[in-house]
Amino acid sequence: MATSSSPSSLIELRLWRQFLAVADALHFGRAAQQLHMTQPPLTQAIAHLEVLLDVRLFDRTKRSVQLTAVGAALVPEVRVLLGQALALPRLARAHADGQAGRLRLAFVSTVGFDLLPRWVRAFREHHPGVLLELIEATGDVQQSALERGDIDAGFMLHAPGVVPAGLQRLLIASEALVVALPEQHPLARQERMTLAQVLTEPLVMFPRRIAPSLHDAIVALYHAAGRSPKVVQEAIQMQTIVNLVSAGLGLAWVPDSVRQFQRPGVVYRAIAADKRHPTPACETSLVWATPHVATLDRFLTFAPGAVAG
Amino acid sequence: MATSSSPSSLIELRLWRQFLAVADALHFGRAAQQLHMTQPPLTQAIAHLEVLLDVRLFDRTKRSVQLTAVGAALVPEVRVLLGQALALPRLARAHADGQAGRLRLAFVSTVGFDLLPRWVRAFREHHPGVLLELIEATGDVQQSALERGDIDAGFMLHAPGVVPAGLQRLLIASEALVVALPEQHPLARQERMTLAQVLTEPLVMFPRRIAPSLHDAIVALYHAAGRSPKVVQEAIQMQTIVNLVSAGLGLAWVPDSVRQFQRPGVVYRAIAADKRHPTPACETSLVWATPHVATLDRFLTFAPGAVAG
DNA sequence: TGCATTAATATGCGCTGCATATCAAGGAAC
DNA sequence: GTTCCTTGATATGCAGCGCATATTAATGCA
Repeated sequence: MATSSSPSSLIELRLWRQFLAVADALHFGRAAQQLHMTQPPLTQAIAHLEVLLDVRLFDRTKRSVQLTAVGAALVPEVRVLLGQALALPRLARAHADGQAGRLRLAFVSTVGFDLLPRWVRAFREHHPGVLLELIEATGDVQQSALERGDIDAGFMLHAPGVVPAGLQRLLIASEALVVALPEQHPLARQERMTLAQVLTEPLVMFPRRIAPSLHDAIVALYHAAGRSPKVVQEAIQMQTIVNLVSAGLGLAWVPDSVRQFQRPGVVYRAIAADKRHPTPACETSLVWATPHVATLDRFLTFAPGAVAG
Repeated sequence: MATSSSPSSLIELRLWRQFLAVADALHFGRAAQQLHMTQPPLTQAIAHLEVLLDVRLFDRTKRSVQLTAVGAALVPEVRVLLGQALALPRLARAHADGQAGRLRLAFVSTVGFDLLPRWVRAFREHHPGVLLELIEATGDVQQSALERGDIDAGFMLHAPGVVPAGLQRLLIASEALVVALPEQHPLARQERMTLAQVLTEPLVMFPRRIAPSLHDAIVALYHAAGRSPKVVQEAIQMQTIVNLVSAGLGLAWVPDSVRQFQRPGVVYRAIAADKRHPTPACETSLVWATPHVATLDRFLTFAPGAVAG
């Protein structure tokens, strides 16, 4: 009679919940009360469950109810099942709210030293349910990763006001570009210098793909003066670039914040702005594709004094 | 609008199963087909689920279906939930059939050496889902444990044909009682001896509570001959009794199978039956209260050549 | 021997989950 | 650009089922 349960065989949670209520109360009337229903349909429901399982779950005399051995064995299993079922809607909400889930963030080495660690620490503390993956990557890699959906957002350097097409961003920092000079360099003796003095010097620079818009902006500086940058060495990381300057290979344009990087043999000099040439500058932004994951929204609320872009 | 879900908040498995089907097929029509239903109610069911959760689970254009980030995050959790729900009926059946559950067996030391280990090994091999608890206990302890429901069955010694009141049993072995003698004892020189020769000798014996009916049967032997047993020492375990015999304290009545226990300084002698006195004997039975757990039925099918009692 | 308690049975109703029928929008082929 | 097919959404009606109300039967207690 119970051999036809092969197609369904999946017993609804309602029945299991009713089973647990009776198992807890060992009294159909009180169990029904706790379930906000009346006793007769509960009696029928348990009987139905017993038919589905082809197992007696309760020994009932007309006066009392006792769990059978099988029923007692099922109680803890059913409790687990119901617990998980109750957790699912909460889990869904947590994901929707960005309180749970994954956030894959890429970053260029420049932000990795100060800004990112503090931000990440605060975020982790408030959102322990979010799995935060941090990947160091250059600007070009970040951009294609964003397009493929391999990362959720990336910290990158770019020229002022330049937003990669189709992407949203939050402006994190806007700073001047300064010149890093070997200590021994003649220009290093001056506190202030003009753009024209710098443009003829040999240059240590990052490859264009690392931060295309910033690279283009710097090259444009030279072209506007009828010159071309004399790149004697390329390097990807800012730290490496500064080291190469220290070795005397040439000077380099670096974001103002790189000054924190005191390295023996290197001095930093700001370039005086004049009427034709404003001070060269760069921006750091957190960039993401649209639509974006909910965890990113939570992360954005932790932005330390960021300028909305 | 979805704030009123606090009382229910329990989402039925049917909805989760439909969710999984759509998540797997990414196609409402085919998912419905797999669920043996039509597409329109499935569309409504998913929409209903999204309202209950207050979360979008699928991005549906008019032509295609994609999981949202939240939906994708839920898929593995839902799979676990449904897996457990499907396992529950099987688990119930396994318990009902005695393929899963617990079996608490007590045993007297006599059966612990040969019969029980082989039986248990075979049972464990065929029923890995059953948790087998073995407890060594004397007959009196077993009987009260059976009455309290602390054990499911017990191996015990008793006089032939004596079934403890209200208990069922399976006769495992029926054997003669033989006399264990110190090697130096005058009687040890005879191969055969009569009951009368034995009854006056000092006796090493187990306390009555260990196996009341067997104790009583032995005492009755003496009383029938107008004598009383001269118990010089009591001991609980057969092994100890034999050791005490070896030490020369007296002789002892032991089951025939104890002969396996070859110990230096001890010889075993059968008692010749005569018309008035049949050969004294004892039985080993597996005894249980009724009703009993299903795992015991499985265990009984492994009885090696047992005589049904 | 009542009386209270409690599980089981009988019966009817309303909700909901499903099927059938249909629509609308987006791609693909020509 | 037009046509046709695919596919998800909407409309509507029905049937089964889960629940409530009413009642019964059996058990323990005073």
